Amino acid sequence: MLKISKKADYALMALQHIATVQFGDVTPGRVVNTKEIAEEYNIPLELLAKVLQTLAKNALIESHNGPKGGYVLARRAHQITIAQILESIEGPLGITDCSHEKDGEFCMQRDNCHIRTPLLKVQDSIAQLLNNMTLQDMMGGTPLITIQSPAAQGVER
Amino acid sequence: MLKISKKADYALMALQHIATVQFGDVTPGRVVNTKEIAEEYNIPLELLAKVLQTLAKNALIESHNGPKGGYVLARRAHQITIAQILESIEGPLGITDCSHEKDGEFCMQRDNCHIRTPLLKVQDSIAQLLNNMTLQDMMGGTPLITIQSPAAQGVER
DNA sequence: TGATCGGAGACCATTATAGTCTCCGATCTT
DNA sequence: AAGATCGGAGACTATAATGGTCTCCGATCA
Repeated sequence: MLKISKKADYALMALQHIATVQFGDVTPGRVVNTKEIAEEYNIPLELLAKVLQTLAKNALIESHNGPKGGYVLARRAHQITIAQILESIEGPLGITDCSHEKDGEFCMQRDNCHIRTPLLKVQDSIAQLLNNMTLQDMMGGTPLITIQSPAAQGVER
Repeated sequence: MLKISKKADYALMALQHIATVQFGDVTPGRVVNTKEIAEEYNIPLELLAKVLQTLAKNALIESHNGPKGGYVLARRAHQITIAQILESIEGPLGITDCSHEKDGEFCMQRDNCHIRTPLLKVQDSIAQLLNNMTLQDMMGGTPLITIQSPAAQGVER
């Protein structure tokens, strides 16, 4: 349960790779192309291409066309959160269908639903978790993760 | 992203309902049948039936056959965690495909994967979150039954 | 000018989800 | 004992999401 998609997985791998190349000691500032990443991690080339295109559209990376082209991080690694990456690929975080109901939409259980509020607390905690972890944390060091459970905060009714 | 299924949603609603009926002030100890829950929350009857059967198989609730039959919590509400409920319906928590790889299974990216460890950290944090929240924390605030117990008003711990 | 890059969209197979239908066995009431 | 009411179980289906492929285009650089 609560699995992230392969595409999101690939996005994380690719960004980790780009970040490491770009801010590592070996070839700092180097542009990374899709093929390099696909081969390095055994990711289907064309699928990865779409993932990277999406990330570029969401301004997490910058693309450079032509030979010697490829991708570069749009920001520094510590300014790119895991939440941003995942949301770029999979859309906004939403534990339940009713998490981001717009006006007009409507849930059959809404009037009488007693689990919405506690579930939104859970969702907020996960969001906090993913927002507090950045690409930088995935480059080498152990990520610092601190969360507070909704139960500990008290569930309002 | 990270959405739980409708079935898991229904499971939470149903258990919240059963818990509230069973430990509330109005009809404590009452057995609740599938139809009652389905009608109360507009859940397709037969789908809910399957969900409750699964919960019974996982020993979260006890079933009683025959007329006046139905379901009762197998344990007290504070001993049933959200994690247990969700895992009963959706299987074990697993952010990535490689979260519970058995020997013999194998991931194309494994040898060279730098995101596995940090992602497992995220997963552990979510697990901790879901394990620390119980059905008890989701009780209270129903239009049918008002809980007056101190435990329902503020969450201890 | 042509090889190399990303951009974009159609396309497809497989799987998961959500929901339905039918029949069975247990049990309670009468 | 009979019949109504409950859960148990499995087959079945429609729809959507996922994972992946294919093709063509435009930009760019040597």
